[in-house]
Amino acid sequence: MGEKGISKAVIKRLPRYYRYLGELKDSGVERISSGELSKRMQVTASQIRQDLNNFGGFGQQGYGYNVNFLYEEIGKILGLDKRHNMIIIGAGNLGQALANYGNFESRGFITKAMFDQKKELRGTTVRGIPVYDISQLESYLKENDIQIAAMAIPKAGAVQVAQTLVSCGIKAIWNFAHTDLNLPKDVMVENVHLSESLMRLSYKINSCKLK
Amino acid sequence: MGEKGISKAVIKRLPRYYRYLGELKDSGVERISSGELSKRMQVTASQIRQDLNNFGGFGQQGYGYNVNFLYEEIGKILGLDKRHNMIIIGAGNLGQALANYGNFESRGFITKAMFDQKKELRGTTVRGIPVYDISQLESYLKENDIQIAAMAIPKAGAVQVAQTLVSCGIKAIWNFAHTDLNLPKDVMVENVHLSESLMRLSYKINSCKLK
DNA sequence: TAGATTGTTAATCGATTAACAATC
DNA sequence: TAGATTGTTAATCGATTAACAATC
Repeated sequence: MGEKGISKAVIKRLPRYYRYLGELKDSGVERISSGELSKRMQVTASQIRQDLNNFGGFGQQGYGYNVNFLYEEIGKILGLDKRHNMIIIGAGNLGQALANYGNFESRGFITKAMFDQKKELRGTTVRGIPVYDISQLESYLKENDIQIAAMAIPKAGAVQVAQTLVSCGIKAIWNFAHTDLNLPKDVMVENVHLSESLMRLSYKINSCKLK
Repeated sequence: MGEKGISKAVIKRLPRYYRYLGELKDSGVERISSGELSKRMQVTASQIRQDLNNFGGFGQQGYGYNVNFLYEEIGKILGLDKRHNMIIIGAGNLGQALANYGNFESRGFITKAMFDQKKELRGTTVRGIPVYDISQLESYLKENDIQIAAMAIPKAGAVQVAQTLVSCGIKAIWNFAHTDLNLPKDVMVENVHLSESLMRLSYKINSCKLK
């Protein structure tokens, strides 16, 4: 498996391919051509073939792609064949929303614990997941094998928490705090900046009216 | 204000500029050069100047950019000088998280109502925002001036709710459901697909290990 | 005036699309 | 074999970076 130098644009599209293939699979479709998939996904067939060929020849001339096989392969590329243990920092609404989202688990992302600074949340559970005090974060990480930390906390404490996570060996952070985390480059960060997303929608509304 | 044909890449970066300028403003910085900003934001100075010049000459040779002025101007480009009334479909954890997020209000996004299909939520409020039954959606939209609908519901009902929204004249949808909404192109959609974001993080973890 | 820094053009780089030979 | 559709190269398009004249 020697994929290297795959462009960000391609990676960004992979989960969407995965979603469409999953739906095709569920509706019993066995094979699909890049042309047919391109119609459904509203991208060019050329792009689909180019994207997939970054990782190997998954198709067959004259036939197309086997839906099940391609679904599994993209899953492997995305690392969904592996189990990932996750913790969530922040047990507010957003943290709870993430904890309650069962779909993650079916893709191998298992939420093992949550952390919050509010003393009154200590000892509670969300969908069976225990909520600990934030002061226990370091000792918890030392005793448990966690790969991913989701940060669903306000920006004020985010940079410091991120540093703690990194010092405890966490290599992947899913960041919902409205700030950039400048971390060592061996630490993977995926940002979800909701306010920026809302602003982009606002821009679209605004620029559309001008036409 | 004749901005047209602005590339998506530029628009995607605008909210980040806005965030950095807001922080500079709050910390009392009055002027900044593209070079200095480039260091802080980890992008090239060239890109900053190119991006800003899509909208007009906001800077001054030999001086740089006035932080306050630039902040205001980008705010106008993003439509943050206007008020946007918003509703949230789905009063689960995610819907509540959005409703509780006060920052949106300070940027002009006012959540006026929430809707859910669970009868027991009817009549409750979230941060003072009333939760109505989903059956009241159409009549509510006829009687109130709403610009944005956030959809924080599972994918099952999403396409149908989106159609209702559009038929009631909604032109901007902030979509958290894990599905694509194929709507008329005068309807603006901003997607937040959390599971795809998590998969990208997983990809990064996975591909990093291979090196 | 001298120094700094923009606005803008030109050069480079990367990503998308088109085309078609290979092949199932 | 004929038809279909991939894998892959070449052409196009767009976005980023570099360079520098304009100018504050």
